[in-house]
Amino acid sequence: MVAPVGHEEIRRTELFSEATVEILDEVIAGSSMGTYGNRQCLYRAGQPADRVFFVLEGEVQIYLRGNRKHAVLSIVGAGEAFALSAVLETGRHMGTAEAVGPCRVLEVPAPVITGLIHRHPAIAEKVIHLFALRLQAMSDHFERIQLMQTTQRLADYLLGLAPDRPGKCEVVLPFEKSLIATYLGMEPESLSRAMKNLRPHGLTCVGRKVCIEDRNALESLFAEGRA
Amino acid sequence: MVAPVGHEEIRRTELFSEATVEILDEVIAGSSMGTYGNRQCLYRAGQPADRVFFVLEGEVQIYLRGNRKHAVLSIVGAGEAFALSAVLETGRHMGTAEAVGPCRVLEVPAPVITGLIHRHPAIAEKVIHLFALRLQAMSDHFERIQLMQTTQRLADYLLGLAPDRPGKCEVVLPFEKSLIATYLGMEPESLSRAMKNLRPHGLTCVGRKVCIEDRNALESLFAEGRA
DNA sequence: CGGACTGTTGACGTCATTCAAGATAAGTGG
DNA sequence: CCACTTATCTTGAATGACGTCAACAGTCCG
Repeated sequence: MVAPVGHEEIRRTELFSEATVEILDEVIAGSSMGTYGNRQCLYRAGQPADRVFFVLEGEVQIYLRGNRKHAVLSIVGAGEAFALSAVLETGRHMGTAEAVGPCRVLEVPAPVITGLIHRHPAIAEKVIHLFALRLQAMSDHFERIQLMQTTQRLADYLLGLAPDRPGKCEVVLPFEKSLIATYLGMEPESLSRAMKNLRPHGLTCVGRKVCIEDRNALESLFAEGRA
Repeated sequence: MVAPVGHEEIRRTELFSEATVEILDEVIAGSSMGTYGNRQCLYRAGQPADRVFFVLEGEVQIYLRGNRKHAVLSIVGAGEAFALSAVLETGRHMGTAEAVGPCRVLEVPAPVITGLIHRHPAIAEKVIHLFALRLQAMSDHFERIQLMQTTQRLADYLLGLAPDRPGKCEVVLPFEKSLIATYLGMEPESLSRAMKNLRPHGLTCVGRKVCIEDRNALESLFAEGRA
């Protein structure tokens, strides 16, 4: 059960970034490490949620399965936690977690986490903070998917990746396009077409490199206009 | 600033259901009451979020505005809180809150809430619990809207309203249909048609009364089938 | 050089929105 | 209480956006 992780590595997670040495020791003593390969499943919807995960390296996607589609709730990167709400609430996973490329995660059993929250107010406050952030993020995600159409969704996503200064800039897509497409609630084909629609607005895309000629040109799509 | 509310009334909210008398007094002393009429706006997206709301009577819808549509994030009923994540996180509302019919709400200023969370671990844990619930709810809502098509969405929603035993039952829609439609991410026209599509599956609707002949008949729509 | 994978493009179908009109219900004033 | 007005809901037909299917072009690796 002892995880071969150092204090510094756990400190790199949001939740434990300011934890005391005692807390870190407690986490390390009670947890285990997991390594997963690309497309490997960490858990499936409906299974009992008996531990919380912290991504140390790589990325994990959380998605819901429908009849034949699936909806990506979030793509979790290094430092972030997941499955926390399921552990604290229902005890059952509502989504499925799948590795996006090889990854390393810290797995903290439910009793350890609930103990920490209960005994350390600082941790409890961190959890609150973290949940508040996730609620905001879900809300944003929801807005994008329900209120925008495909081209606009992509533009919004790309603008989120790009630095906030005006003028030309280059962005590297963090995942393969088909994952981005699903994350944005569309088919890969639609992403492709959306990319094409943005070309007249000063966007070029070669492989995973995307070049934005001018932020404002893209942002102008949102004012009242159509793509 | 003193709210004309009794202890018992505040105890009816999720967050303060088990609060000590001291906490209740602190809340009452620091808060104010708000009464709003139908369609009245409590706050708009982008405004500073300087207080948390607790619905005592009536309902409030939280929605996001898009170019010309709007997406309902949730409909908050008596006992529930809203704007909490915005207060704790960004300090700005990301959604708009609008009364659905006349309602009474308790308005607790940000410093009061943050103070309570900071000084009372029991409150902090309640907040965590509440956020975990909301995350689950958002996830469900998301699933419905992204993964189901209109007829199925309505069926799912109605099944959620109906009691869990098999056989015939009658349900009264909690809101007007056009609000339910928006909540389910569709136009009122689509809701109407979806209702029609469910008729062959043993569903009748007169005004706001809905009669489900057999739960199983509706649930069978989800297995692999089509409406 | 082949084979598998990822991304692109076109033609077509489906589902939901949109627009317009009508029907039912609810609220208002005489 | 009834005529009248105003919401709310339903229905139909047309448009449009996205998904689906199928074929093809790059790209990555052995």
